[in-house]
Amino acid sequence: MLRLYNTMTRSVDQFRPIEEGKVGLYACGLTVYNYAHIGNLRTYVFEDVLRRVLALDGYEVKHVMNVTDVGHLVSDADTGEDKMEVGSQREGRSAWELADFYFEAFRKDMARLSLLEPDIWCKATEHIEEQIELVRGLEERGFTYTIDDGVYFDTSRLKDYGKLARLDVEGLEAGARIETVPGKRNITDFALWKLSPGGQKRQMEWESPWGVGFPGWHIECAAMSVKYLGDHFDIHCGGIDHIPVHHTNEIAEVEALTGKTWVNWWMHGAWLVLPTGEEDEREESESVKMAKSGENFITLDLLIDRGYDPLVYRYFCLNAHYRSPLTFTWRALDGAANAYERLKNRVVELKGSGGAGSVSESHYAAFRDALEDDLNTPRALAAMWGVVRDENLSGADRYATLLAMDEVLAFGFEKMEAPEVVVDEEVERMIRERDEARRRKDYATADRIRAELLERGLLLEDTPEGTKVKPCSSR
RNA sequence: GGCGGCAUAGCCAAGUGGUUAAGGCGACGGUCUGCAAAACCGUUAUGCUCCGGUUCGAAUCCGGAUGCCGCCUCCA
Repeated sequence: MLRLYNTMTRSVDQFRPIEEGKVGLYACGLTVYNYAHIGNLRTYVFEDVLRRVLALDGYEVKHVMNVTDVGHLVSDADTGEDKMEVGSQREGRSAWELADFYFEAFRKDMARLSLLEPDIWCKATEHIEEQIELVRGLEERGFTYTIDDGVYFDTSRLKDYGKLARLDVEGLEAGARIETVPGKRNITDFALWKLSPGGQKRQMEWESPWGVGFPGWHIECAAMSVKYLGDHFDIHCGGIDHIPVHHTNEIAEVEALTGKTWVNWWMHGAWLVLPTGEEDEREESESVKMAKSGENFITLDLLIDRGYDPLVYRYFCLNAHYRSPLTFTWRALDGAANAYERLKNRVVELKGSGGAGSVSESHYAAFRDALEDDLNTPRALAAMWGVVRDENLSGADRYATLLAMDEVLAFGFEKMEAPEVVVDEEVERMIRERDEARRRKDYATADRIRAELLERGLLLEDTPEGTKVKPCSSR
């Protein structure tokens, strides 16, 4: 029985799909004006686990993810510049090129983290018509008003505005420090269609019934999710930051239009946080979130440059529950790297034990129970280690069980091989020499050769089957 | 100012009323080895920020204190 936390109800509830056996899943994608940082990626790892667990439970999942390639303003007070235009100026290429470049970079990161691609990618710029239609619908129903800089949604017309975030609208007003757009009727009102500033030609702008301009941020997710998943679907997820503004406004748009509940399940991933101050010298529990605008912008490429397998980062994420903030430190990542390395060694060893194995029911049940309990991946990993350690099971059975678990873990157990090392003639000769030295108990020579090879990045292991060569980790 | 969240071993992190507080990393001891490496075994929180309370029983519920974080600008 699958139980998932629902932000709307603030409780873990038994998951029930709208249509038997099927799940419509919408995940908020990236604004493609820069690389994804590992904090962004944590959320996509969570969504990947969600999707895989749904599949494990037999659901046919239709996974839709948007690509925000326009309309995302630097400030959400509906002032400021479009991030795409800013990025374009920064990098001296067109907004369209920028979007393509970072979208492809994102897909590459996803692949390296074993994230399944959505069934449907949808770009905001390719759905302008749908967005205009949605705004027209809202206009017809009297939920909009037009001011100098665009068409706005009148949030006061919606009785339950802010229900997802449980917003205290009055409280917002009291403490607001938002730069207000002149003419906005309520502090929570937001732009549906922004008009291009007078006389200024934007790279990305379109005709509309209200004039040349571009769509507001929230309208794209509303329009595209409705297009591909219908006006009532199962799960919508994203980062926790989307609760108060983005998802709140999407709900307002769609539910104002249809007059009924739009999404049954809202799920949100917690932050990856960074300790403040110098690592190892910081005060306890001080931390700060990773932000695209900050200096603490760590990409997957940086991890790879530092010698980490990208799947180490996947392991690192899985070791914490998706609703808990996760502290990123290089030290903690090293812990994950060591664990992952050891896991790989064991898997390769077990794979080589031969024979056809069968899945251990008890271990697998523990694993699955953990995942079905609101995607408790830390417990699932514990169950995985339980298999690795269980000497009562044959190697083949353990391997078979791990393979079954890999449907969700996606570490690629099946493809794991003992690391191949190119051994040239010289190295081969040195190894032979060392073996001879060992035979005549000339350990000084043997150790000298071993040290020399280590200098070249080759690690020797003496096993009952002879000397093996492995590449030694760069770290 | 308003709203919300968190505080578990050297580190990361599960557990949210009831036998001995998961798992991983690290460390230490051991088996194996000429020595290592890999692998395996063992040890590593009589206690869950602190102080009260409820209860037969609390890390888990309630109140308070302290510290930290997030949102209310952009953000996964």
